[in-house]
Amino acid sequence: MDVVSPDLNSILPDEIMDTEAMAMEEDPPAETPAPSSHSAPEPAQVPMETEVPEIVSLCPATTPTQKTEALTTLTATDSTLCSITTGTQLVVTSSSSAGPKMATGTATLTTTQPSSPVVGQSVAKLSAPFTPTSPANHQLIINKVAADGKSPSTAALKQERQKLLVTGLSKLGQPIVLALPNTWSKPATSQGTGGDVKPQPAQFKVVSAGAKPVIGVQAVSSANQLLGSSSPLQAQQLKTVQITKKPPVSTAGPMITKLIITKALNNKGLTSQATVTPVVTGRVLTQSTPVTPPRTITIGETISTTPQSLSSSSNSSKVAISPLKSPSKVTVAAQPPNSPQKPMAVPLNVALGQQILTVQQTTSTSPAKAGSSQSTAQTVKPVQTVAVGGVNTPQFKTIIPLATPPNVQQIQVPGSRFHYVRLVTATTGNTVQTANTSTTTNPTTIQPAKPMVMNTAAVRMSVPLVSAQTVKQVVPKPMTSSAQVVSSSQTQQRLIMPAAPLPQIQPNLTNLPPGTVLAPAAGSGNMGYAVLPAQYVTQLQQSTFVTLASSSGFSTSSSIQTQARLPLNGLSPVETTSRPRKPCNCTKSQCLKLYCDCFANGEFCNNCNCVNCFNNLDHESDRLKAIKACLDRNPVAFKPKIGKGKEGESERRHSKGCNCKKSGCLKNYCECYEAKIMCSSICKCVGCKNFEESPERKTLMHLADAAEVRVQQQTAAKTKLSSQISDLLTRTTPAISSGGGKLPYTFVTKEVAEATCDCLLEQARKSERYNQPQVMAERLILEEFGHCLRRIISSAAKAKSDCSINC
DNA sequence: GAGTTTGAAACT
DNA sequence: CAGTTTCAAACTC
Repeated sequence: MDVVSPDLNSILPDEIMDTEAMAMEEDPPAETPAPSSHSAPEPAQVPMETEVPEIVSLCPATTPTQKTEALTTLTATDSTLCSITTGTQLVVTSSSSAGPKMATGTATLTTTQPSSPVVGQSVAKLSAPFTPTSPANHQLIINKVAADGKSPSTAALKQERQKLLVTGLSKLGQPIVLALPNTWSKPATSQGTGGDVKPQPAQFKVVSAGAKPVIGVQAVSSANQLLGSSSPLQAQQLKTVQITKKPPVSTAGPMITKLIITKALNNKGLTSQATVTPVVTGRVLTQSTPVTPPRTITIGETISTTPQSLSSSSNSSKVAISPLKSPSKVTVAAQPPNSPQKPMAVPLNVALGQQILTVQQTTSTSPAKAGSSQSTAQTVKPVQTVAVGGVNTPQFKTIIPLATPPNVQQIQVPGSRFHYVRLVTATTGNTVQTANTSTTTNPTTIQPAKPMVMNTAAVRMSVPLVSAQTVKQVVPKPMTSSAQVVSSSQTQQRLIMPAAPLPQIQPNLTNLPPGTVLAPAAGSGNMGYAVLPAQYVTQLQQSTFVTLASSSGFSTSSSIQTQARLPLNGLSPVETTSRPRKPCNCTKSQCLKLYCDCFANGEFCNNCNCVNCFNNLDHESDRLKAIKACLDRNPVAFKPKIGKGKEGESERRHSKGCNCKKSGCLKNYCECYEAKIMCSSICKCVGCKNFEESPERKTLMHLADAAEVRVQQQTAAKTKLSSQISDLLTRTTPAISSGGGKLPYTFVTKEVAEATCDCLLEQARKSERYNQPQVMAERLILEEFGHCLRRIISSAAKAKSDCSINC
């Protein structure tokens, strides 16, 4: 995961580099320098001022063809941008509140492979110099508009009519430099073609050298926010990703930097773009001082921004820091995607000022989650796409070319003309982000398959753009709203609630126990709804379907049907359902505290050994109160502690970190060890031995592996034996069933006996016919009987012999 | 299986 | 936020 081209790294502050290194640790493949597939020119071209220039790195390899004066550098590399379809304009506007002036610059992207509407790589160059002006608002807007659209402010389009318009300056007044990669591959197909875009994974990194720390990043979908991109085409709707840079409260100066990336799609069906709806906003975790450790940027809704996201791990106070623990390390929380696809979390590092903001992008979006109801098998494409848009504004399409191949992927749904944007933010702590979906439309039906993003322990934001055909609305309720459908992409939480506000106790809906479903509670009094653990719902679904009544008119059936088997704590649904949960033994907590694993996992106690258990439907009211109490103490109490990262368990992270003192984090007392993950910088453990290079840990791992191998071997042997026995029984069943005994006797069937008797009778008749004496007749009959027996025995022996060979 | 140890959760 | 208490699981014998 390369956020910034290696060259740029050299000019970055140490803090940034450190952070990046950290980030790379989490992403093994990223440890190598930025993918060099795209020849990346050198950093030398990036002007190094007294301060680190603001850099928006869209592609790893970039050569800012323009300008050295720029303090703000926009670097676009790689395939992500390539996803920009033909005839798109990119408008970048940077303004600073410090100055009233608005600088405008125009860059034209030229493509080497122009005409091919379908594919081909095109090289885009930034040919137009920026016109430095005084900063205004520090706002960067990258606007992509339809190819055929005419942008008043943009220069002539090239063959493919891709334009890059850059306006504005950095807060320091330096011009913005937008560097596009030499090889800017286009999407396989233009929008109109509807083909798949095959962008290479790209990373997006924004480095801001501004003196003011960045506080927030916002992704906003707003047509109004398009600056200078208004083209006649604009029947198109736009999706805008807005990154806002705000100064910390403590800092003087209202410096605000926004990065808005918008892309207008050619949607003929589009009637109006007037809709200005901030659909998704992103948060940026920032630090007040450049010296401080880098923070993680969380992209989410602005309204959902909480202090939590701003908090960083305080490692400095730790007595003992494990090797993995570095104060500057940015921990990327991982999420357990349960999609069939391999979860890929791609951290995007955005460095603003001297801070590095890490945005983790995951491709975990399952096709279904990607949102489109289109039946076509959605394939997650390795193209970084940042799409933010209202559900009701399917036409909006935003692509942020983020990307470094290994990390960033763009989600492309075949057959869908819309890009799906997934923004995942890695945070050092438990940053919890919720992305609220603000839609201007009235909710009618819930479309579970197109969840708005919901993040979990690993902050993740994914906002699939819903195609017009399939758009059903997502309830535009604020977090506090009583009625909303929240589906966490992987974390297991899906709530279905009535539109009518719940009286009295109303827990934080987004943080209820995993899989919790609100259903009409039989005995919950006026509460009206019972909080049902997903597992319980699953059980009920086996027999009696839980009635998830909703007066709101939501169509909940589909959601309900899918919610029951949501992953839990990083475990796949299969794991959660098949894994027999250990019965609890609570005695004093009434199983209504987080001490109780059942309760903590959002499950009802079942076959437990607990005493005075209230964790059941009979005490739903108490249970609901307890849930609320837990949520009051910790809003994310029921969220999975272990998030899954990109690949493998090693990528998983404990959202909170352990606090072990004596166990060395090598016993199950340690939550990290128990989860089979290594401790990270967010842990506060002392004498930690649960790190990568720990010999103790390796020893344990080897032992565990050996034990596991033995178990597997035993299991395999047992399986084989069982199979053989079963096969043998199958083979011998006919004989056994017919004869019911040892092989020779199994041949004495009724038919054989009758035949034998016939032979004996025939011999008797023959003797009678020849008037033989009775003695002789008896003798002959006995001899015939002997012959029959010999034949039977011979046949049996032969059959046994054959069986032995076959078996 | 009883007793001890441990660290998260809860509490102050 | 830090220190203490409570709690249940993990561990030991």
